[in-house]
Amino acid sequence: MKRKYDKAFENVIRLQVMSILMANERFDFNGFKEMMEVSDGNLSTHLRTLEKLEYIAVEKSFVGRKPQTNYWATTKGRLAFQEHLNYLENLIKEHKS
Amino acid sequence: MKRKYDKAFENVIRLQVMSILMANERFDFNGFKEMMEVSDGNLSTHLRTLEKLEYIAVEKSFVGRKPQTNYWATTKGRLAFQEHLNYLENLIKEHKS
DNA sequence: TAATTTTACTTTGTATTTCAAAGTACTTTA
DNA sequence: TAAAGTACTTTGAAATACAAAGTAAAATTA
Repeated sequence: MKRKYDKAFENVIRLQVMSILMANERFDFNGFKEMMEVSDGNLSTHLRTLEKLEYIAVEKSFVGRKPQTNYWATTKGRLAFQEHLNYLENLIKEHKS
Repeated sequence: MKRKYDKAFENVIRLQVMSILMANERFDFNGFKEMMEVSDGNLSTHLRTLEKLEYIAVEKSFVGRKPQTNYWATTKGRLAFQEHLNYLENLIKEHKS
């Protein structure tokens, strides 16, 4: 079980985004907005940060006549997140024993 | 079991400091330095941040003829940290079930 | 014993990050 | 067709991070 602290997940928004994308195959911008208390601009920049790291991928399309931006977690992202959770899990475990 | 995400613990150094102070009644500046890979200045500022939040307290004294700065976790700090760990624990649990 | 180095930190300044407000490019409603 | 809404992106000021430089005393070396 590999453990690795990842700075990318030091922010709650990015932590939550990744958490949601682990449980949901795909999620769109508005979906995130509803799940979290976050301004549009803030959400957008954090999504872009994760995208630049290739932890998530994006697809833009139109639903009806409205734009929709969909996100999903990449394998790289899933691995990194899991390793980060392993780090945290271990840290927590130390405080239980 | 109260859960609460705390920005104060978004940084690894502060996370580790707090973790060490949960397990050890007291710890000094050099002790932290040995435990972590961190520059003196960096460590100093993070300790001060935790101090300003009243999550840790400080006592300066001399051991022999050398100055020694000792730190310990306050009740407020212990509570905040525990609640933060609870938040993380819950997040991790969601990914196991 | 004077000069140099080390110790135990703190302060400073630059770089990076954060996030709300403003902006964009439409679509929908009145 | 004007005004309001939607689905984002960009911008800029403020906060944060951290290495380098600074400080003050102690220990070592010459």
